[in-house]
Amino acid sequence: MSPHVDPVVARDHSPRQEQKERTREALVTSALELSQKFGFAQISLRQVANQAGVVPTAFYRHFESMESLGLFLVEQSFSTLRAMIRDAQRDPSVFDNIINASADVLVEAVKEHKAHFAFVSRERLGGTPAVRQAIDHELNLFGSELAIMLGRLPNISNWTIDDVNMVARLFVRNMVSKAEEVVETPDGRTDLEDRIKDAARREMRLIVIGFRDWRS
Amino acid sequence: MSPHVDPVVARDHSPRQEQKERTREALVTSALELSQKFGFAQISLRQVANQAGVVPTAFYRHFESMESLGLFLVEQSFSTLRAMIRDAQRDPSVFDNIINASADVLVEAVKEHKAHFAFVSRERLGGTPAVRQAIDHELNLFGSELAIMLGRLPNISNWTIDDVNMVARLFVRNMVSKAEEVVETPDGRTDLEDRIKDAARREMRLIVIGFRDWRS
DNA sequence: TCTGGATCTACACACGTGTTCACTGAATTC
DNA sequence: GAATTCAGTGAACACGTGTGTAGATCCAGA
Repeated sequence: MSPHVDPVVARDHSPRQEQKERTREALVTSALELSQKFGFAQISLRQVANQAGVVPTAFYRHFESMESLGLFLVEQSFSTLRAMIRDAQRDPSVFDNIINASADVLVEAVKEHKAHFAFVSRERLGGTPAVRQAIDHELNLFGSELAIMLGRLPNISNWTIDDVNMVARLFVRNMVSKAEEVVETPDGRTDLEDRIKDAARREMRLIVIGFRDWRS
Repeated sequence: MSPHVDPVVARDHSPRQEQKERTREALVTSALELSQKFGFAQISLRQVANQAGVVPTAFYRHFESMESLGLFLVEQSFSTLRAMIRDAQRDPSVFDNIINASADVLVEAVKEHKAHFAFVSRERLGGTPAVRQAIDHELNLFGSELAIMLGRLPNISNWTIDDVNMVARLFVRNMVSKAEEVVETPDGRTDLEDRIKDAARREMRLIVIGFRDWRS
């Protein structure tokens, strides 16, 4: 049963693969850092390679082009977001007070993966067409997942699908907007972060309260 | 009283000034068109000059650099927005139903100045630092003006300043978001525009209704 | 009608870019 | 231990870039 195992997968702890993985990560990290300063669309393959301590041509051993690096960054960014929502679904306290919890979760997640969120919020509209489209796709996916999650809540389980979807979209937009704000706050200003959390909570309450009234 | 008049201002209909103004406008238009395709931060001085039918070095007769062109575009974009809000304030029907009116006004304004709004929404986060800062400043200004306008409405004249400012900020963010959506809809799809208008109205009602409940 | 100054042109330079190619040397396989 | 694989190297290329300088063209005011 062993000779048919893919060697790349089977031996991904060999020194060779480890080294490769390390420089690949260096490229990704460098790209994120440079993106934060100048925006991904303005940085060059050579800049990324230099910052990663590698010659430009070595870049091609890991990514076909800058565009494919950009798409990888999109995927990586949203995979952390998906993990976040998956964890939140497991936590029973989230169901008790989804608004307070999601504000906390969001702000903490953004702080922890600041570079990724900065990348997404910046390239969502400012990036190259391929990257923008990828982000748009992921955001729609996230909205759908959120809608399913919301639909399971007892107090809105009798809403129409359209209503749930609209609330989900409003929440996603709110989260995008708040994530942008958190990204732009300097590190260590927990006071500002708390204020953003408060605003997020109030606005989400606004949305659900308004919706309740709207439907009546 | 005549010899001391600034000749540039006094003779701005001379053939010389007319020609200059024409090529300047060509540069601005070209920059907007190219921005819409690739984003302002990715386009070059030479591309703009070529599209305007002018040699690259002639660019410097009109703008010091691409950055100053960018700042000019920001200013120009927001001047149309300011004109919009000024007109709206004069119209008495706006006070009767500010929500319906502002949704219409916004969508129409975006449609009419699509290139400018596309520029702003794209460069707000994706652009160079100088351009981003300029846009941020203008948006804050717009929020303040809107807060003043809202504060004059009879039914919220007894709100606290903080509350009015928060609603104004929510409205601005909503408008930015809706403007982004309108910019991304293809021309002629009035059905989609109407849907955006509806969503904008509903969300603004959401905000004010939620706020009323929130304060009680 | 002439002259000064402006708008614009033509050419040139140094530089950073993406991508190619043959290569090296260490890890991996046989 | 020999052969092979392959991440990373370094030189080279064609190209687009911002900007400097010198000169052409043409309108303005005397």
